Amino acid sequence: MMAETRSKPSKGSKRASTRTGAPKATIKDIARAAGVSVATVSRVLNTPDLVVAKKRQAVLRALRRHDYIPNQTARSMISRRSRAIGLILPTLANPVFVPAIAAIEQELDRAGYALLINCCERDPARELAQARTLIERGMDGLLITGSEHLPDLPALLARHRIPHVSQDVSQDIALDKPMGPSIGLDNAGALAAAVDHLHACGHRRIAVLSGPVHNTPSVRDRFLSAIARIRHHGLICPDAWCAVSDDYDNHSTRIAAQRLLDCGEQPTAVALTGDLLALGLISECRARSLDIPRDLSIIGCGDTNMGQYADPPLTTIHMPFVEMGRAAARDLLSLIEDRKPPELSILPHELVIRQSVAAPANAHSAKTGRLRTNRL
Amino acid sequence: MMAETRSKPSKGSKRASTRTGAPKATIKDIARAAGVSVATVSRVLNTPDLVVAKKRQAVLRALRRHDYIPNQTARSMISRRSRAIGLILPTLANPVFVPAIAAIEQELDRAGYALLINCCERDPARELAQARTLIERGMDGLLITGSEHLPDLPALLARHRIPHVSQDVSQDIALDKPMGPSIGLDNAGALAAAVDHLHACGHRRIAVLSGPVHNTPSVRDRFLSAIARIRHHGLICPDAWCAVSDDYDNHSTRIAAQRLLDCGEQPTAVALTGDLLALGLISECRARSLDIPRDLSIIGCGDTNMGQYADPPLTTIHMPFVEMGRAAARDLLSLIEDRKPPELSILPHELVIRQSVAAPANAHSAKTGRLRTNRL
DNA sequence: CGGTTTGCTGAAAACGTTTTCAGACATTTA
DNA sequence: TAAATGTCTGAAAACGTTTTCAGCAAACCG
Repeated sequence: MMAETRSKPSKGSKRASTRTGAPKATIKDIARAAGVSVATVSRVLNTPDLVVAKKRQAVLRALRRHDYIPNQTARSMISRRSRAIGLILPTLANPVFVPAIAAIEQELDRAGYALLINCCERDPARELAQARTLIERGMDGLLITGSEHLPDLPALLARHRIPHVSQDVSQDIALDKPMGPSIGLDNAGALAAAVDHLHACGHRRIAVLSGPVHNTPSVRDRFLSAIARIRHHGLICPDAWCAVSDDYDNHSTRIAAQRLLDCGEQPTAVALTGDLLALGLISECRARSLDIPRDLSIIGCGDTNMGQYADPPLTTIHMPFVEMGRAAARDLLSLIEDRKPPELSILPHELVIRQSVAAPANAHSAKTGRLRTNRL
Repeated sequence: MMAETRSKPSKGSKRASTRTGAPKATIKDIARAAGVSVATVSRVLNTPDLVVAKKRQAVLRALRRHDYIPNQTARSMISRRSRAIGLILPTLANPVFVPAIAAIEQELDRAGYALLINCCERDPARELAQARTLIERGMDGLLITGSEHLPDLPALLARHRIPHVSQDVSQDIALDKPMGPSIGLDNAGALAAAVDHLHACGHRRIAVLSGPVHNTPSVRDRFLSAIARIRHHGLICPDAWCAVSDDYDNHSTRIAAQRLLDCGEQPTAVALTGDLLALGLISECRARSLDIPRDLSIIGCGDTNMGQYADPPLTTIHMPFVEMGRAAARDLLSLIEDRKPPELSILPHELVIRQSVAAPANAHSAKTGRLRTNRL
């Protein structure tokens, strides 16, 4: 009674015009309209069985009539869970992450979670600030992408005990300074596999063409691993055969390819750190009337489905970005629900054989390329 | 005094273990630690000038010590703004939208807004559900992408008076059933411009190669507009010259290209509805020893920066996806702040001349292709 | 028929903030 | 010196829910 007189008079005048002028029906309005208490309306919404049929009908009618939309913010307030997770990306300029995002979105949507996206533009300080903002916003968990973080980031995450999973993290970094569960792609292994494939096809003069290694640990891993693997096979790998392009477009790639092809001895095969580079390299070969794969074999490393657009279609190492996103999302949800996901999963890459690799034309190359027989 | 005895005893026992066991310092904890009221802490956070220096220092110290992160949910609760907006996409499988997302994210981040992303997988019913969820979550505004919506969607948006902007909407649809401010790309105009460019270069035998028109209004617009424009110039355009590929990969595109090139009379130029198609078409031409642009000119329509990877680099119509995202985000923010953005903006496309278009080899074709001189 | 159980309901507290209001001083003005 | 003004502060209300608790009937049990 007392309480009622206190709350009643405030009703009429309070709903003045907010900025949008939207009155937005609340649970109280529904309760009043249906002649029940707010508790009952809440019960109809969440545990309908606890409400006697007659009142339930009345409430449902009122809900429909006002077409009531519950306020998730208020719910989060009391449940202390937002059912939302935050994703921090290095950049969207590199479309590599898109399939992973799609998988994450799908996985979260299925579980009723929302996805907030932030790009830090490869700025670790910005990344940290965004993580902080996402924590402010009450995310139930965070998905961190890439390998370059400020040391404050793991500290922040730990202090606030926010569930988080890293994805696309370099293997050695993950082991070095672990930051919670991580999903990694075996970038090094992928290029080792690429080199192995070329080697198995008989190539002994193998070059490497890389995208810009600056600021992209995964590309750097691929590049260095390719070189290491070539040497591991006891093959020569002069500097001139380790080309780095400034960018992925046709022009930049061709310049790098020229450096590679213009040096005295020509390789019989090239391992690429990214599929996109194939297009430029193929252009350059065509300009020199070099047939692929007859005169030069090319193997990519699959960020994308780009390889299938090339001519000839590109033999490549498929990297499981979609699976990575899915795994990251699932592991994070597990973490949120107190199940412990694996600390570090490295997802398997896969050799996709198309038509850009063949045996070298002359067995001769196998000899000249050999440096020593028993190395490593 | 009374109030104090009421609130004190509840303190100790209440912070039992939540799921995460995270105690999370609240403004009350800070107030207690600094020996002031919560109001004062709040003032230090929001209007520091109102607090006398000594207490302010104490509060700041406490804030740092607990490394307090304010609860944005509680703030939203009382301010009734989330400082977040929701983006609904048709799909992420088509990377066309990615540059727009990047621009949106950037624009929102700058304004201190968060971005929630939902993909409806081209399912209008799902889109509607996602819009509802985003409203539940208290988004300050919604960004809707694409042209295919359930009629319930505009109704929902209107009923709840939620600021929203549509992007990538077909022009005629936008005018037909407007759904608030819209940012459109002039897909029809783009292909008209493409055809005009070919025509201006002397081509009179112009064919069209399109990506799948099913489920993609923008592609359909481009396709139909190209045909209409060809006829507008008084040129013939037999069905065999209007090819539709099932997909964008090399194989599918080549099959469609074959249909086009195998019919009796060969075109001297092809307008594409998407840059990606160029790669397959170029492959097919190469297989037939058709030189581009000598034997066949090709013009794309630019979803992406794909054209620069082609050989020869593709002359294309650039579509301003980045600008679209930026404009959509800005207009939405304007709307949220009660400024009225334009109802419908169509962003200008732009001809990008690279190397895939030249004058037709023989003036002969100009004659045979002409149907009537004065049409339209 | 008295007591227990059961089923359903509403009042009120709680979530973590911001904001309003009035009170406590300190300072200025008349 | 009294009054008026100004500066700073804390209590409490409010935001829209969920959940706890106690109360009230009705049904059941002996």
